[in-house]
Amino acid sequence: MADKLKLTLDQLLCFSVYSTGHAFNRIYKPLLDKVGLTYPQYLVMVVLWQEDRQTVRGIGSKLFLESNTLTPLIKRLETAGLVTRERDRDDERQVRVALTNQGRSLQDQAADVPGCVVEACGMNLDDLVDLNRKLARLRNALEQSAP
Amino acid sequence: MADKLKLTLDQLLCFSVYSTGHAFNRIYKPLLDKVGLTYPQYLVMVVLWQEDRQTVRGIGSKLFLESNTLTPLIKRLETAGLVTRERDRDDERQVRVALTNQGRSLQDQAADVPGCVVEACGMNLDDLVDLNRKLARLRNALEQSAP
DNA sequence: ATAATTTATATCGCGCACGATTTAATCGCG
DNA sequence: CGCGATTAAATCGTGCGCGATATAAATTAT
Repeated sequence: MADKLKLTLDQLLCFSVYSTGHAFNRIYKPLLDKVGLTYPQYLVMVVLWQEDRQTVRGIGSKLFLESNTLTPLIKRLETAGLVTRERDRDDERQVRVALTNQGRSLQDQAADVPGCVVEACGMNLDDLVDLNRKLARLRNALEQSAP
Repeated sequence: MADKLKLTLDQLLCFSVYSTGHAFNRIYKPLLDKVGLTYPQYLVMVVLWQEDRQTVRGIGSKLFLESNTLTPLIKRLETAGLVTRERDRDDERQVRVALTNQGRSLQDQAADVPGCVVEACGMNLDDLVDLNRKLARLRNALEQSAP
């Protein structure tokens, strides 16, 4: 009977995750504005900097996103001259995304971004790494649980 | 020189937060579909269940959102018959959002949602509470850091 | 009291997320 | 080999987030 009265925002882990995500976005915004990227676009670039010439599906599997989100986003990166998109010769269903020279050189221009963000977190590195690992575990459990 | 090679997605705390947020959304979706709410709409309802007749600004300060996001969202809740919106008599700038009977009764229909989500997390309650507290602290630090 | 400033909401445009559907290429099975 | 099933992208519609701007009410300063 008193159960329903106990539901507050602060108790919801999902809300902490949700609101922290927005807070990160607000930190990233001015940093990424300088290189002309949105946060999701930055993530795609990070994935490509890590390994060039990936398929849309491959990029999506790392970001937990699908082509309905990625196709328009990557087209914007293409328009910005950061990547190229071309059908895979061996499997014409797939589109391979490759960095341009401009896309590669952007990595240097954005090199200080992660450090700025870490600083804004105001935590020591060990706690940060620990939190990161716990969240990744939680995400995997939730993805597992979703059908 | 080897620094740039070390930037991987897994190391980015922001990405763990970002992807965990999406994962939560995927868990919530089928649960909230049953009561006809989106996740942000659910959060507004939680805030109103906690305290009825709040202003848009008041709701926003709890959710870290502003009127540009909330006004259309709350209008949808109004269209759904869950809340009413009316100008405050004492300060006509403010809009006060109040639950309808239908909006109040929705709390019972959604009463099992938090429990289902906690279960999907696959963590014991202590760890969950601890993670929640750490994230809230991080969010507050980030909000502090953003000008 | 009137003007300048601040505050609360609303509006608009853009870029995600994502469910649903479409199209085209590949695979698998008889 | 051929044909149904699967797979990869793309497209479309809806609802956030949010920067920028607008409008109107209240507050402050002069």
